[in-house]
Amino acid sequence: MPKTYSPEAHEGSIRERWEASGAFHADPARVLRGEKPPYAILIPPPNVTAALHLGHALNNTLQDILARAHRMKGFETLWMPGTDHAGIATQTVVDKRLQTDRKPALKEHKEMEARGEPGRERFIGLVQAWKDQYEARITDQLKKMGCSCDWDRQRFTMDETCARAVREAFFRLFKDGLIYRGKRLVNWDPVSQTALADDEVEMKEVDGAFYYLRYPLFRVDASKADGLAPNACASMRNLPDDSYQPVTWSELAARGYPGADERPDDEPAWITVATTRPETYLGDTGVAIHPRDPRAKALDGLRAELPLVGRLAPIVRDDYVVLPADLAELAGVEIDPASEAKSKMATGFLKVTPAHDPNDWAIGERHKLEVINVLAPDASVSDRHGWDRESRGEGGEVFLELSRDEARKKVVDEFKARTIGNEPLLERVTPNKHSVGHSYRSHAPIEPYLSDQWYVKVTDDRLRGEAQRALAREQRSDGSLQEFPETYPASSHSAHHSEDSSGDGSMHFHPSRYAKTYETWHDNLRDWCISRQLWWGHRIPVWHSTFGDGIPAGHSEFSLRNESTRAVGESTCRVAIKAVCLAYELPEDAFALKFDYSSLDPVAFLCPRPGLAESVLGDLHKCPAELVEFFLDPNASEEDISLALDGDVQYTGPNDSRLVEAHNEASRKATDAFGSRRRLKAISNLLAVFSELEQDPDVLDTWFSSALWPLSTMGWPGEGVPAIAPEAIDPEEPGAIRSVWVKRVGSFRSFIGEENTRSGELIQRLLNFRDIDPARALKYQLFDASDLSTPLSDTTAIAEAEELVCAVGVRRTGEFRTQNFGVMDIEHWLGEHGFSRVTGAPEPGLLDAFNPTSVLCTAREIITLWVSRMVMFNRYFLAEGESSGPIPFRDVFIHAMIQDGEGRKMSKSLGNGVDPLDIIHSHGADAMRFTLCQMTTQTQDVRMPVVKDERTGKNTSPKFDNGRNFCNKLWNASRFTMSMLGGDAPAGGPVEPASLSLADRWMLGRLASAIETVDRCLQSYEFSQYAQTVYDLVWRDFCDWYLEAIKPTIGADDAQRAVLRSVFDAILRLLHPIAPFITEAIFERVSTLPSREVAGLTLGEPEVDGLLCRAGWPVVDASLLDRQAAADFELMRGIVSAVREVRAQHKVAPKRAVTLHLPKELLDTLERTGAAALVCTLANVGAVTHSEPAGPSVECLIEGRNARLSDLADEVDADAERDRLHKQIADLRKSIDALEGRLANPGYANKAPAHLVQQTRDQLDEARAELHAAQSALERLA
RNA sequence: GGGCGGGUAGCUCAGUUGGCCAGAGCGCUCGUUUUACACGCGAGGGGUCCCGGGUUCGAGUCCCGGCCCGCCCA
Repeated sequence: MPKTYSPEAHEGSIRERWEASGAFHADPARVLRGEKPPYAILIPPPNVTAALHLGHALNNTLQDILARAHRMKGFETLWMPGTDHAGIATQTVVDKRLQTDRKPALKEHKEMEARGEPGRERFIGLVQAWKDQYEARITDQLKKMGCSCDWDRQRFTMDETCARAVREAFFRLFKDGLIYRGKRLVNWDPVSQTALADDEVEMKEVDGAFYYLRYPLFRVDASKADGLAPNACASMRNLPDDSYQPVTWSELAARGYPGADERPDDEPAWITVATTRPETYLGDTGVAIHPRDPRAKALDGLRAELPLVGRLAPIVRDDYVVLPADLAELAGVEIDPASEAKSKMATGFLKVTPAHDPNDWAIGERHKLEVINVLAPDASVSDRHGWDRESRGEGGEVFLELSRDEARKKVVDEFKARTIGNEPLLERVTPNKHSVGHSYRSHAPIEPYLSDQWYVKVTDDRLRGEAQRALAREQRSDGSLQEFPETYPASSHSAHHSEDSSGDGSMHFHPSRYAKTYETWHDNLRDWCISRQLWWGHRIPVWHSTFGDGIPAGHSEFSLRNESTRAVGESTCRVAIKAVCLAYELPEDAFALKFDYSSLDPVAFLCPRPGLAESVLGDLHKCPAELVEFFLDPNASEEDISLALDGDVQYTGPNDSRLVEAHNEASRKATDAFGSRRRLKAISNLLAVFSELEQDPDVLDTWFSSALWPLSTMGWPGEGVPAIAPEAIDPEEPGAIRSVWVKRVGSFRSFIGEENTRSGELIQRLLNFRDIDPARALKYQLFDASDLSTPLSDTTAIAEAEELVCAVGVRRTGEFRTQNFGVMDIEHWLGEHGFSRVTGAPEPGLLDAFNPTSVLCTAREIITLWVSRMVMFNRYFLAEGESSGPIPFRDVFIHAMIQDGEGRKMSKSLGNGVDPLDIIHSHGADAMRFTLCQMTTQTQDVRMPVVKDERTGKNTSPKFDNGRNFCNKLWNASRFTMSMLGGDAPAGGPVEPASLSLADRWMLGRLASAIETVDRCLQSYEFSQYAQTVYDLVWRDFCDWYLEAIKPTIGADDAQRAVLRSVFDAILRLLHPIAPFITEAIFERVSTLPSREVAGLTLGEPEVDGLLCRAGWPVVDASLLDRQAAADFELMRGIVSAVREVRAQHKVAPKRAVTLHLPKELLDTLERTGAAALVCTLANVGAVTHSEPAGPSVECLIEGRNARLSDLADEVDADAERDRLHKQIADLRKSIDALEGRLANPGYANKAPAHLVQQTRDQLDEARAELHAAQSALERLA
């Protein structure tokens, strides 16, 4: 064995042994049969946006420590790995990369899509390629770190299994009324052009200003302004000229407006609004005033003119308006402290822009104000998104196409340039700092933007309530306990899940302070906007159509603008859906329906039940539009429908020979295409109603699929999938087939043709796999085409086939490995290209065995984004009847965030990031893991000084030297141990500790104590304490003292060799979770050494291939904690330290053996316990005696007694000795003073515990004795 | 504005219900190539535990009030 441990020499081969052995593969059956308790961790799936950073390394190291420790402790351990598609982040990264490379980017693909080319599909393909690359890289990184994930079960949030969970979840929430569509103000990112959830918005302080704008006042004569509703916002050019008049100050004064009489009588009056966003005035539809504002009454019925755009906005009264400080006092209105600052800036008049401000939106709702959106999706001023010619007037034209900033400037300029009376419309501008929401992704200011979005009603008690109740009672606040009392406490909830930790009050945060973050977040929760205007993600599984377009020509009398016909339209939809369900033998609720009447054309939304109805929609999509000319009578009963479906297809439409002809033609074509007249009828009925059935173009928020992670990775939902068991397909190799996928294609040639290049590539790659030299032991292959049981043998025949069902089986057969093309890739490709997975749900037992999981390890920023949503979804979807569902994890461990030495976040832009792979290369994976674990204390941040390695130019940190040094120490300890333990197998039964030497008994005691501490630390997630404990055990106890102590005796003492062997073995086991590679490598050698048991120390045999990672966790009997041995050893150590100190101060040559003179009784004790020999070994003492020194000697204080050292040198250095004694005397006097002072305090003697007082007295006695000895030594020296 | 975390040796951090004369690693000083290890061994120096009050026989630790730094939320 080389003198220095070199990680790269071992890590690769150890990893291969692990992978080949399947040691990390969990078997749910063992849990369900009750053979082993479960332990499960779900990886927080890293984004495929980029490679892993040091924070990931920390996160996954901690998970791996827990997983490995529990695996060794006999738990059936599942660590589920996977990655997250990270919608907006990945799409943005890929888009930017394409732009940098000057390739067609998102914008160009959007243009393609607009031209009718497959831009969306191609762009997704590019993102897909990125994902493939980074998923492989991330997986590789995790493996290099040593992560003991169950790699066979690796998931991706967009793979078919997860996608099915997403569709199922969406369907259920949709059906249960917990998903709705709303026209709302969303957080709009004008750069990414998508809506964002509340928590994706970052608030930033910006330098802005309050702009004071003057709006002229007008009086409108309602009798002349035909039909103008009181709160409508009239455009002046649509009103008769004589219907409105400017209001003068004198008129206002007459109405009792305070201060109006100080203004010039005949001049037009105005009011002033204050705003930070003047450009939004274009969309104002009202002006609000506080009901108790003294000016309010005088303004009754008046209107404010919006200059340039020429609209007359109603003045409404609303409590929300903050009164200026002076008026508030006058009106006796209390201003709450939160509004105080505002009150100083306020004028009392609030411009109301419902389309561009959330508060204004609320005011608009209360007063039924119009909503006028003035911006395009890119946040430029536009008259094509609500702000039409009428709303903008002639004057508004000048603002068109300006950005928000430009528009602001322009508005200010225009107001400045215009006057009312002699005053400019712009009253003043006051600089003001205020916080503005910015996109966490593009960093552009968020625009509150009116649009149609999908929401999850998380404020519903079935979601938020369950999340609140999940929290452990002792971690909840009184308020929350009152508002959301536990309904099914954990203890009484054990029907379905064997653990009692599945009900209310069973989820614990570690450290517990984070429970508060979790709880308060729910207090302020708003409904969750889940639609994103992106392409990369789970497309929303909703198809929609306006009714109007769906009603065929003959029935145009159904005017959908008429309320009464809506019911007809709706019932037509329902009947048609029923017909489809009957035709396809689907359950009645295979589709969930919703209607939206908020727009001019009512819209029907159709959400198919996944797995069943989805395929029907696929069929419907393939049905050529010209086939559809028919519809079912909306009044038809269910009986009529079945009758019609059972009989021949009969034409029931208007009596028109052209239509009859078309029907017959369509009927024939459809029968050819689908082979069923029944089906055609249903299809045509459905399509007649939803003539332009379109899938929602948006995708779901990434967190929607993340929220399902505990369910989707475990195969939920398990039922309802057409099952073709892998066994049924290939009985020769049961279990080898991972999945089977089918797709109906026109012909193979067209399938692999140019139009489907990517699919074609896929098939080609699969074929290539099949044809690779069998000696390389293929891992995956295409195995079938038209017949599921026959291997694909003749590609030509397949290629020439006109039409076929293409079936692909993905199987595992052996050792073939590739970084870039894993089984996940194949499966993902298949899913993306229209293949359906036809295997059963993966391992139905998984969910039962491992959900609730044991712990979720993550960073605190994730508590709100992810943890809460997982809890809500797990509990909602696994609910049974009245009983709420289980929590997804019992513990949530929130670990620290790594910062650089200056306390800054590690980031690419700062260039202070550290790449885990660099550390693994330079220091080894174990060193990195050890250091990270060591740093993980209970605080929220840890700092890691970053330095640039001059040689490699890469960032690193001196912190990692700790870990490297530690590994090297262990390595050398093993070299020594190995060199001592060769030879024959020792004879005899278990070694009895009582019969052992002092050093052995002490070492076993230290081991026992360390095991106890480590167990406790792992239980309570005290990772740094775990690292510290094993560090001290290995370095301080085992290397510094034990190994040094046994050197003279180990060669001849069989029992001692047994102890060394067992202790070292136990140390490797204790250390394995934190440093898996080096311990596995050493274990491989150590386990071949002859061994003999030590009574009281249990070391279970490895379960798999002799691997340490599946060996038993060390268990010790309490009897090994030998207090007497500890005390005896401690005495010995004290003597050794004292001698070493004297030696160092007298500069005794290291090789020179000194003589130690001790009082007789002390010497007797040392000889009785065996400590005397140890003192000689460890302090290089040649002899210990009770005789007086013959030659020159020096004082050496031990336990307050005189001891002397002689033979230090040929001559004692009197000066050195005098210095030493002076210093010693000074130290002793200081401590005597302190101890005497403490005892002199009457309160101390009376009130402190007796044993402490006694301890203090003993210390004082000892110190006095030592002082006396030192003084006499000094005298003798003189 | 609210919540949370932190302020202990030159640096990075421990310090678990208040009870060793406050610890570790790195760095520093001195000694040391002794047969597992110089990525080592031995010895040493280094602290107003942010500041000010309070409770207590006793406070780095508990309470109150400040001052800095950081994070999250509004």
